[in-house]
Parts: sequence; C-alpha cells; structure tokens
Amino acid sequence: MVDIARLAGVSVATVSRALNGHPEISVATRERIAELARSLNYTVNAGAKNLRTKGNRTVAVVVPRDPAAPQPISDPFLLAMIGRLADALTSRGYDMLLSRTPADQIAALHASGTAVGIVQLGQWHDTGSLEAAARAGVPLVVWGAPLPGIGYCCVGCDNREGGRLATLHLLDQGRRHIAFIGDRSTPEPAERWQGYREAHEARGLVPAPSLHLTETTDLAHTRATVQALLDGGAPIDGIVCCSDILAIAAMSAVRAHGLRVPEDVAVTGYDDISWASHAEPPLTTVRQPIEPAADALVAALMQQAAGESTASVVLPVELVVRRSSGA
Amino acid sequence: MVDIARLAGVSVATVSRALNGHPEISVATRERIAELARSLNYTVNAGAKNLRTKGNRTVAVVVPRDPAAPQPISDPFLLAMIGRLADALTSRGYDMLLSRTPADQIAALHASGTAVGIVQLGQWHDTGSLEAAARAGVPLVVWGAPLPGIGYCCVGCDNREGGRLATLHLLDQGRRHIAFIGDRSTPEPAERWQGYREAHEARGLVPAPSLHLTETTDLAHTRATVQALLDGGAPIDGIVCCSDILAIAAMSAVRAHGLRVPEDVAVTGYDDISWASHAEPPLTTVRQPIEPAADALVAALMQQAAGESTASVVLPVELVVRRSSGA
DNA sequence: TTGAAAGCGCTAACAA
DNA sequence: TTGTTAGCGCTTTCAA
Repeated sequence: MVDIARLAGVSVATVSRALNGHPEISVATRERIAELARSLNYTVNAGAKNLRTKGNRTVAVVVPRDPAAPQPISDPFLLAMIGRLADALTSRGYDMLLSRTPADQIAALHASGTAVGIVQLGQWHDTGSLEAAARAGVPLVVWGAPLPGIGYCCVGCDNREGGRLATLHLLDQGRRHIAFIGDRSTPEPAERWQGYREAHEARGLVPAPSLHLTETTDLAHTRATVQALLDGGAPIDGIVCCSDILAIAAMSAVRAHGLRVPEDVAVTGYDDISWASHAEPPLTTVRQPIEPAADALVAALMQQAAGESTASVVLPVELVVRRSSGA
Repeated sequence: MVDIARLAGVSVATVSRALNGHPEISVATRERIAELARSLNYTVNAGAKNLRTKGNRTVAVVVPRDPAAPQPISDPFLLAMIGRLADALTSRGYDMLLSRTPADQIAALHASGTAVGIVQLGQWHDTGSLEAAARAGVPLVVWGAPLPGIGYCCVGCDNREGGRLATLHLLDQGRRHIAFIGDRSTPEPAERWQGYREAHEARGLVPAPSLHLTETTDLAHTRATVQALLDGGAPIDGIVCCSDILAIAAMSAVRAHGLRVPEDVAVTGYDDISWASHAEPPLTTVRQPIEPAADALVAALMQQAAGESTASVVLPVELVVRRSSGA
C-alpha cells in the first residue's frame, strides 16, 4: 500500500480510503489509485485489515477427528452438507474454513481470531466440550439432535419422527420382524430408535432384536455384520437403517444371503442422498432437507455472531417411498 | 496478552516467548504464564501473529462457482477429494479454506494473504486465469489433466489410459456398439475419449456414435438424455461413462428402456467412488487413487510455497472389473 | 479533500 | 533470563 501511495503521490491514508470506497475522496484520485492497484496486482492484506478493524469473515466448519482413530470424512451426507455450507457461507460473504479440530479445541478457533464462529457437524460423543465452548461465548451451532437440557444451539431434523415413519411404513406393509441398524450410543440414532419403538407400540407389537453398530462409515464391515445377523438365523423381513450408506450395505448383505429386496426383506434408509433414488431397487428413505438445514445452521450462527441468542431448530423430515420397502 | 503480562508481572515479550516455547525462559515463569493463559482461556491471535511473522498456515481449496449458473458442489468424487484434502492438510498443520471463488479471482486469495497457496479442483473452462495466476507467482496446483504446453502445475490421472482400459474391456467382452458419455469440451473427458478411440483402433474397429453431455451433475437430466439416445433406436450394447454418477444414470436409463445390465448393455464408470462396489449390479469402473492424489496435490503445493517449482504429476489408474460390464 | 499519527496484537532485535 | 523498542499493513481519529 505504501508503494501505491508513493506512486500516486498521496498518503497511505488516502489510498486506504480510496480502496474502501470512502465517499469523501475525489473521483480523480480514487480512479488513479484503483488503476494503480490493478496494474500492480495489489490486494489489501486481509489479516492486517482484520487486526485493525477487529473484523473477520471466516466461519469454521468442524468435523472433529478423533486423534486415536483418525478417519477421513467419507459419509456422503456429511460431505454434501459441507458443499451446501460452502455455498450458504459464500453467498453471505463469508469464507469457510474446513477444520478437523477435535471438539475440545474448537473454542481456540474463535479465541485465536481464526473464525468468528463455528459450525460443528455432529455431536459425536463429546457434548461436554460443546457445552463448554458455548458457555465461553463462542458462537456455535451444531448439526445434530437438540438433546434435552443441552447448553448449545442445535439444528437437526426430527429423528424420532423419522424413525417412526420408516418403521410404521414397514409394519404397514405387513413386516413383523424389523431390525434396526445404527449406533444408538450417539444421539440421533438413539432418537430414531425411540421412533422405531413408538411405531411398534402404536401397532401393539414388540420390536425384533436390533442391530447396534458403532461403525457406520465402513461399508464392508457393516455388510459383514448384517450378514452375520442373517446367518445367525434371525427371521428378519425388514430393516430400518440410520443412513442410506447403511442401507446399501444391508441390501448387499441381504442379497449375499440369497434373499431378495424387497420381497423377502424390505429396507429403508435415512438421509436421501442423491444416489438413493437411483439405487437398485430405488431406496425408500427418510429425507433430511439438506439445503434448508445448511441455511438454518448459517442463519443461527450469524445471529449468534451478532450477539443474539438462538434456540435450537428441529426441521421436519419426509418419508420418501420407493421400491426397496416393497410398497 | 497484555492482561497476562500484567497478571504475571512480566512484559508482553516474556509472555510471547513463554507461549511460543522459547528456550531461554525460566521454567517457573513459563509454567506460570501457561497456567494463566489456560485459566483465562487465552489463545494467541493468529492474525496478528501472521502479520508480524509474515507466516500463514492456510491453504485455499477452490471449487470455482460460475456466478451465471451457480451450482452446489455435488459430485461425490469431488466431495470425497475435499475430505481427503482436509486430512492431508490438517496432518501437515495447515488450515483448509474451502472457497467457491471464480477462477479469475483466485490470485487475490494469495495476494491478500488469505492463503499461502491454492489447490483448485478442476480446470473447467478457464485455463487462462490459472495460467495468469501461476505466472504471477501464486503457489497453485490444479487437480486435472496436464494439458500440453500449460503454464501451471497439474496433478491428475492418466485419462487416456483410463478411457482405453474401459473401452478395451468392453470390446473384449464382444461389445461392438459402445457409446461414450462425458463432456468432451473439458480436458479430462476429452482425453478419455482419445483412449476410447485408441482402443477401437487397436481392435481395428470404428467407434459408435457417442453421447456428449455438458451437464454431468444432474442425474435426472443425464438419465433422460441417455434414454433419448436409446429411444432413438441406437443399437447400443455398451456404455463407457466419464464418472460413476453418469454410470448410475446410464444404468437407470437402460433399465427404464426395458434392457438389462450387463446382459444387453454393459456399463463402465469412472472414479470408483465408494458406492460403486455396492451398486446393483456392482459397477466396473476406472479407479482414480484419491488418497495418493490428495497427497500429491498437497505435496506439490508445499514445494511451490517453499519456492521450488514443480512438474505436473500423472497418477496411474486401474480398471476395477465388476459385474456391470458382463465379465 | 487530504495528511499525520496513533495503534490493532504480536514478535524479534538489541540491551540489560 | 527478561525488558525495551520498533514495526508487520492497515484504518481512523483529528487537524489542516
């Protein structure tokens, strides 16, 4: 900027004003300076500007990585969400930092001035760190189920209802031995499981033994687990899965066992990732509205960054019926 | 930091040194300061530090967005690559900025000090801006095919070979009317098309009419286009697709037309996204080694940031044969 | 309409 | 081992 000032024969203050479109500056000098900046390929240093103005236009999107068991981000729904968030933030003039910081360190992203706020994707098992960060005044919005009595803002879908809808749908197709696949030690599958039970109760039935998986990203492993269940002789005629990915694995296992989807075993997924409608057979699934979700996450964060407090948001889900459920 | 200095009864310089693990500082004061920082929830301001040290640990990963036709990032392969890059950068101690800056503005990301360097995903149609940025000294690595005579560093896979392998495979299954689906106006599909032709030549054959699509992310649209081709009476018995996504759409269209995969029409994809092996039928596809690719992108960028120049890298591909090709 | 000068939070000579 | 001081690149009073 000093270079420009010297070349233009003005002070750096003038250059700064010109470049920022300050009104009280002669059109002549403004244009001269703009031209000079362009020809020198000059851009105002963002860091220095932020330091001076205490501004910051960066939001950190965090997918925590467990240092003990590092796993790449592979869940298509999460990945799609990341893509949507990039758009939502870009269109609001924010930069998006994609971070793999463990949950107990997200507060530092804010304290260090790296980001104005944080969108964390998933609560995983560390709600304590999230509570702490929120209490410390870090603008924070979490994609996940708002647990009762929780101290931070969540944006999520109605998991109970999603589980209920999927299960009810299978029950109403006459299925009576419906397995439930998902990691119930995490909040969202736990809520869906509630819905699964409610659906059975509503029909005066008792749930079949369910499958509880801790690993949801490794297709091969999931498939093997489902297959083990079938090989064990369980008389399953329906499977409610907590993600479309799990449903892929489940359908694959069912076939490997010599059974047909949906004739012998009806399957439902969760998320409605873009692939679901093109699966074979097309997958019945619970759609989570990804674009509204991304918008809601960003909107809530902006409010918090502006000093307002925000309540958690629960978005509605929708059962998308396709062939895999035998309807 | 002044607060800590005051509370500890030392100068800010001492605090700075203590927090940075400078060797010439007494253990006592270092611990006192560390403790103080922890209790105050203090973290060094990253921006100010960068300003002072001229350091920067942020890399921008750019998926350009055409302002005229804004599209969310939806390609699973690209999304998976983003996930891998996040890991590769994180493990090297870099932050990753996911940006949707149009190609003609990426240089500003560097000039403004926002990022030390840029990884652009895809060349799209604007190689000119990439040339310009590289010439301006911006550390830049592009995921894509190294075009002859190009002035920037590319990391890509051997597209010609990929197209050749897939086509040869179908020809050797006895298929003689093989369509090619991809947007040949972009470099990578154009190279794969070369391979497609070479394969035919190698067997003394002439390629069937191919399908040239400009839109590769909209499944429904792609499917309709393929269906139109079949409805047009083309005697197609094989399809080479430029992505697994296209292959999904193609298989779907083939079935809708009342034909079977692979009996009537054999299909190959490209990328080997995680879903491919669980498709029905499992998809024969050309695998692009995503993790080595992400590593190569980051490694090349680091070299450039260190002032070294880097040559483009072409990674090998591998044909993964599954049932969709009828083998 | 413009300039001079202070200072954002930090680090690194140079002194002590 | 620690403090003093200058200055990274920028914006913004306050004066002119």
